[in-house]
Amino acid sequence: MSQFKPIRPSRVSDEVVKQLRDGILSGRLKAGERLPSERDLAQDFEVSRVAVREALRKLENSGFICVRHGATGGAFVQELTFDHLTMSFVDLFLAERISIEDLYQVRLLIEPEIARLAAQRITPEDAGRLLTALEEEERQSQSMEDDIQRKTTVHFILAEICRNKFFEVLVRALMEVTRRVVLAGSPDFNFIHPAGMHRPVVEAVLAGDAQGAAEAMRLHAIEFGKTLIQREKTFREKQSLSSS
Amino acid sequence: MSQFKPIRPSRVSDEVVKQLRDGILSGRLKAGERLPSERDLAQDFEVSRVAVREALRKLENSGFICVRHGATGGAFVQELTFDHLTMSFVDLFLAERISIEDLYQVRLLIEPEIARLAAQRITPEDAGRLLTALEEEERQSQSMEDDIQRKTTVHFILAEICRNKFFEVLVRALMEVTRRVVLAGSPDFNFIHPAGMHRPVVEAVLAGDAQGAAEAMRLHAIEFGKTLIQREKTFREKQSLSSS
DNA sequence: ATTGGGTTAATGGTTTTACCATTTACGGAA
DNA sequence: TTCCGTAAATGGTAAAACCATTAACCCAAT
Repeated sequence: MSQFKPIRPSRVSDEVVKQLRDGILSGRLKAGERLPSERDLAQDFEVSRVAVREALRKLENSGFICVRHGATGGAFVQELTFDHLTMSFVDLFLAERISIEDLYQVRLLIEPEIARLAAQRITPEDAGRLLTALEEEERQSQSMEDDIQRKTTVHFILAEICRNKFFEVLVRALMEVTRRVVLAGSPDFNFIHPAGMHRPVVEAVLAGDAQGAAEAMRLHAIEFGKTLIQREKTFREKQSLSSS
Repeated sequence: MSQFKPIRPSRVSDEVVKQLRDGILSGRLKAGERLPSERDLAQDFEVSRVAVREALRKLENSGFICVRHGATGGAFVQELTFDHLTMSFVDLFLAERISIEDLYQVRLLIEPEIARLAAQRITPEDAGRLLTALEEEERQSQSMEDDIQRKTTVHFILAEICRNKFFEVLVRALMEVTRRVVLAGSPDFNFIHPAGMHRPVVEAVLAGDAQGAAEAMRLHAIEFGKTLIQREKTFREKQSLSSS
């Protein structure tokens, strides 16, 4: 083993990224704050505007900032959301590094647990939101996009009731992949995921019946999961077709 | 509701990103292939080199390409790894959007399940790797970095044995956050995670005892988890200190 | 034959300058 | 008051020039 470490020449823009990122993560730059203009940043860092812009693109891509055009524009620090993690996950799915079967297995593990926790931790306020969402999803929908949106809401709310952000982000990722697969292949979403499918789960949660909620969710996950696995093949075919 | 949708002026670089990304995800651009040089890409897309470079920074940031300098350099398509998802996750933790407690709860759910599955699916070849890793981690380590590295390996291998990429990526994320917290606060990792801690788990897995493996892992996760939760406070303090 | 140095060519990295496009604010005219 | 034009700030794009890194090649000295 050599005593020396290889030297990797670094890019100026990466140093800019590093400093800005540190500032944001440390809280020195708070969400909502505006960074100096590109020209000013270039002066402060003593680099060219191009270097600053490349750095901003990276930070934008990671969800740390959003950039607006115009007189009151600039780069604004964002509260980090779960969206970018979700998108990374979708990328892995699209790149076929993760299959629906993988996803199904994980879902079968965590969703019943979420239902169980939700039943234990639900507050009256949560109960109201949950019921509203359930009623919403049982109404007639105008479009499939809309239908899917409503039927995923119950899952989101249950995850939120757990007060565990990790569960939330997992459910988001699961739902986003599911949404895409369904959207690509099903003429009638209400057929493969009929209205009312969540009712047993929600009722058990509202009743505070942890065991019952978990079991109801398990059954739901199994039922819907089987359908989804079948859809993956269709999805992959469409995927490769549309891109050739 | 208006019949029109708002128009968001788009950036040239984003269109470049889109086209290249589609090419990669569809498989038209395969891993290992080299994209045309920046100057050629600029000509092909009929945009400036700056726009191309901003696009490359984004793709680089998402893990789709890596860019090398020099005569045989250029942008090379990468096989999408779990690393970027892991980093997104670490960002969420550093931004305090996810706590160690959240993480602990999820870990307590999935790691026993991983042990269970591993016990059911293990092959002779897996058994060899697992044993080697166990022996490795029980040897004396030179540095803490090294020690942590070895003790996480068993977790990785168990996840791989499950043949479920989703579990793999979850374990990676969990371990990376754990690694950082431990690295920031513990003078002697072997004290809080003694060698041999994994032995009961590994032995149960090797014996094909699914139930026993799950239970052993549960105990391990509880024991180590408690320690880790205590360390979070120290970590957060150090974090805000080092950045002021 | 090996070593080391020099040259060349390809490519990414960086800077500078100029100009375009978008957005907001302001002020004057109808 | 409303409308419209103008100005100013800021991000977006482009072009040209040059620097830095890497690999490949040739060649002379050892």
